[in-house]
Amino acid sequence: MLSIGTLAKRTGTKVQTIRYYEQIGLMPEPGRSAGGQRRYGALELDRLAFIRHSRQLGFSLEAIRELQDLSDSPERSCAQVDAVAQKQLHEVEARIARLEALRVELKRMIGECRADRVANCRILEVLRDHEECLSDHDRPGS
Amino acid sequence: MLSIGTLAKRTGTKVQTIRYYEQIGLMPEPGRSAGGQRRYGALELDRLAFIRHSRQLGFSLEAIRELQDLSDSPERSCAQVDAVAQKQLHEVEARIARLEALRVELKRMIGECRADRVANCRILEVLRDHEECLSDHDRPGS
DNA sequence: GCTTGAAGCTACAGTGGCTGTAGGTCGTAT
DNA sequence: ATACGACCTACAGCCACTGTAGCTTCAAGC
Repeated sequence: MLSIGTLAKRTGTKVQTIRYYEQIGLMPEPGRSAGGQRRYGALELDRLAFIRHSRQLGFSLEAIRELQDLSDSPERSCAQVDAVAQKQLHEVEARIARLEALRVELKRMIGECRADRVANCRILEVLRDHEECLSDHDRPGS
Repeated sequence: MLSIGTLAKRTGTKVQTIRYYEQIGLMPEPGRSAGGQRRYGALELDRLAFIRHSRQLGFSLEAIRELQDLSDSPERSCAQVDAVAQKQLHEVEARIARLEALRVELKRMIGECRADRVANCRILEVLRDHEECLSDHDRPGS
């Protein structure tokens, strides 16, 4: 029987994060000690490892919930699992493409600035005027 | 004199977002009409355009605040502007590298699965067991 | 058995960058 | 004069945690 702290160490998760997963129903409610502290077994360890690993691969908690559900019905076709993973792959690829465009634009902007005063800094000029941009980057983030 | 809605349309920003920027002190408090509605001029339009464009390039609101402050003292050296932009570039490059690793791992995982039942789906197996991974991806997100 | 200090508990607030909603007021065209 | 869209404030919600305050429990050492 593992305490929450031991489980945390074994999986590289913070204690609060485990409690959070329980709160949102991603981890099951574990047994408790006489004094009311959580006690975990191997099943929970595996489950948490699955969650953490999926998170490391960028899956959302919603996607992980879906993967867990699928994992619980072993006779089903794994086409749906494939679909979830494919979707994740596409999202990752889209983010890479967007960041790549940003990288190019940032590099160009930085490379162009030969000024020494803020007054005629190319970087600030580019930021002020979108027209100076080649790409039409749309949304921030990712 | 522009209404907030017009300003929003001109800059491709949502009305709430403009009010949010004002709330956190990124946009100045504008003048008001007799009835208390916000009225904007060209200065504010430029300022908002600067913010939006910087956001499109992935700068955080904190970084944008810094760039604005720097922009307000035109006699200073632009080395600091350069540093902010460089930092952003490095962050973008780091995110790309990480996502690239994820992409490879996801692709491998998906490519390996030849099963038709969930029971022996390679994707789920990989998610269950980190040892199956080549890379040691660490943190999620980005 | 007793003490002590680490680790656990609940409940709640905060992060970033918005977005959405409720319930009311203002501006302007007809 | 009226209708209706746009505006107002205030607040809750999103994701995936993370941190804090103020307690209680556990386990090791004496």
